[in-house]
Amino acid sequence: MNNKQLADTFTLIANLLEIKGEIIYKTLAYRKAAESLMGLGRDASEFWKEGKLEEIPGVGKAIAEKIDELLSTGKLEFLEKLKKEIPEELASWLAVPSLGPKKVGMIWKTLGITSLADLESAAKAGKLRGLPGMGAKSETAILEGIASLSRRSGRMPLGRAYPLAQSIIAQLKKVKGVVAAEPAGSLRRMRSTVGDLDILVAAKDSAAVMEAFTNLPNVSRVLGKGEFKSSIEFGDGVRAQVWVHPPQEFGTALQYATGSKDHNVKMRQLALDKGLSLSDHSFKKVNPSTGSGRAAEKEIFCATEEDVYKTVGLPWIPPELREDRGEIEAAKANKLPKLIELKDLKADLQMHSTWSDGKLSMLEMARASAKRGMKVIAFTDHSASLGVTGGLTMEDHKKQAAEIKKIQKELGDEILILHASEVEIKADGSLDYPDEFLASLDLVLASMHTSLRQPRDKVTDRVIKAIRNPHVDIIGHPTGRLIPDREGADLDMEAILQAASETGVAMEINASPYRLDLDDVYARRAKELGIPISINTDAHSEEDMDMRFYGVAVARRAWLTKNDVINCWSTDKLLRWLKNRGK
DNA sequence: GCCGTTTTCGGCCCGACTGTTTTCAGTCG
Repeated sequence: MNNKQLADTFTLIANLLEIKGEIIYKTLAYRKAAESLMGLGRDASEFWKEGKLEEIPGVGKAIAEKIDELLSTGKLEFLEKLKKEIPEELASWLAVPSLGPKKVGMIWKTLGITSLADLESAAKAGKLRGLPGMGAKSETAILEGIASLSRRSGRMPLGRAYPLAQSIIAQLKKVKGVVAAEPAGSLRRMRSTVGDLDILVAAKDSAAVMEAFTNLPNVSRVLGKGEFKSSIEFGDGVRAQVWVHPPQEFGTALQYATGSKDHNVKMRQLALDKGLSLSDHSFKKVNPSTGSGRAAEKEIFCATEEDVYKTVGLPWIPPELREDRGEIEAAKANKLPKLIELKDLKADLQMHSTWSDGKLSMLEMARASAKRGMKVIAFTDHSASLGVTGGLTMEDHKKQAAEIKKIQKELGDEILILHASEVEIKADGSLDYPDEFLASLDLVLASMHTSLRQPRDKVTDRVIKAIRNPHVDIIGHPTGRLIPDREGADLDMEAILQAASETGVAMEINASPYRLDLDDVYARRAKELGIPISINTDAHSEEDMDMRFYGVAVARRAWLTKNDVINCWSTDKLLRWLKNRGK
C-alpha cells in the first residue's frame, strides 16, 4: 500500500465521519494526516519498518495504529465498521457543489437513498424541497451540481489553469479603478493541478469589478455575486472566483487567499505570538484583558505581502514554498533557498525533431531554442522500439549525426547541439541500444513509455537497472504519469533515488504540464540526496518550449536553486559533467 | 485525533455568501 492509497483511505474516513456528524476536528485530523502522507517524499512503509510512524506530521497514536494495520493486513477494521454505519457511496455526494456533510446525512437519513443516481431522481421528482432547511432553490442547486460534476473531471492541469487565469486577470485589469489583480490559491502556489481559479483584485470600488467578472465571455452560470466575492462557472465546467479588497489591505488579502491552509495556520500563530491577530483584512492588536482577537483601537494594514511577513518578523516567502513543509522555520532562521528562476535555464536536454515524432526540423528547433536564450540543446529523438513515434535505428543515428554536424556549422556558436537519444527502458529493464552504441552518443536520456503497470518490484528494478547502466546520464519523466488522467508507475521512489545518488545519474523534471514528473515532493527528496536535477521541455514543437516555465515551477516547489539543476550550469561545467560520466 | 519554549487538557478556522429563514444553518474556500 503506497502513500496515495493510505491518504485516500484516510480521506474516505474523514468524509464518512463528517457525514456521520463526528466532531469537526477529528475529521480534520484525518485530512491533515492524508495531506501529510501525500507530501512526505518517502514511503510511509519505511517509517513503519523503523517504528517511526508517529514522526510523520499529523500522525499520532491512533492513526499510526491504523497505518500499521493497513500495511500489515491491507485492511482496516475501523473503516469496515464505519462503512456499515455510513454507506461509502455517500462520500461521493460530497463532490456535488452545494452539498456538504450535513445535508448529505440529512437526505440519506430521511429518504434512505445512497446512490448519486437516486439523489438525482429524488431532486427531479421534487422530493427534496420540504426537507428541513431545503427549498426549490436547493433542489435546483443540487441538480445543477450533479450536472456540473459530469462536465468537469476534477482538478485541471496547471498548464490549462494558468493561461486561463492570466487571461481573466488581463481583462479585470482593464476595469477602471483596479490597482492590481493576481492569482491566488493553489494556482499561485503553482501546484500541478488546480481546482477552481482564485483571483484577487485590489480596487476601491468593487461593483465594477464584479460586473466585469460575471460578464466575462463564456460564463455559463453566475454561482454567486456579492460585494466582496463572486464566483462563476464557464461553459466547460471550470469555476473561478474573485475577491475584491481595498488596495491598502491587498497584502493581507493576497497572503490569506494564497494559502496553503497549513501555512496560514502557522502565520496566524506567529502573529498571535506578537500579540496580533491576522485576518485577510489586517492585523489587529489582541486585547490582553479578554484574550480575544477583537476590540483593538489600532489596526495594521499591509498593502504588500512583504509587509505582512515583515510584521510577523519574517522575510517574504515565495508562494511556491507555502505548503507548511518547513518554510516558516527556514524563514525564521534566514535559511530560505534562493529559488531557481526561468532566466537561469541555459540548456534543454530533451527535445524531439522530425527525425522521430517532433513537428519541426532540427534546424528549426535549434533556432527556436536559441531565440529563447538556450546555449545547449540535446536532440533526444526516440529509440527504435517505440515504433509509433518513428524511433531511430542505429543506422538512422549515423545520418542524424551527419545532419547535426552540418547544421552546427550553420549555427556557429549561437547554440551547441548535442546528439542524444531518449532510449526506451524496455519491459525487461534492458535498454533499446547496445552499450557500445550508447557510449558513442553525447548524452543518453532513458525513460519508460510502455508496461507502466508492472508490479512495483519489477518496474522499480527496471528503472534501477537503467540508473546503473554507466552510459545513462538522465532518467526522463521517471514515473510516466499523465496529468490528470494517468497515475505513474508504482515505483519505490526511495530505492530509485538511492540508486541515482550512488551513480550520479540526473533525474528529470519533465516540464510538460501534463507530466511534471518528477513531482515537487520527490524532486525535493532528490535534492536532499544530492542528485542532480534536469529540467527539460520534451518539446515536440516550438510552443512546447515555453512549457519550461512549468518545470521551473515544480523545481521552485521542490526548493531547488540554480546550482541543483544541470540545465543552469555553464556550458563548460555541463560538458565536464558529461565527460566525467564517460561521454 | 493531534499537539505542546505557556499546556498531557483544551485548543484547533473563520468570515462571506446563499437560501430558507424571521435570526440562522450550511457550504465553501
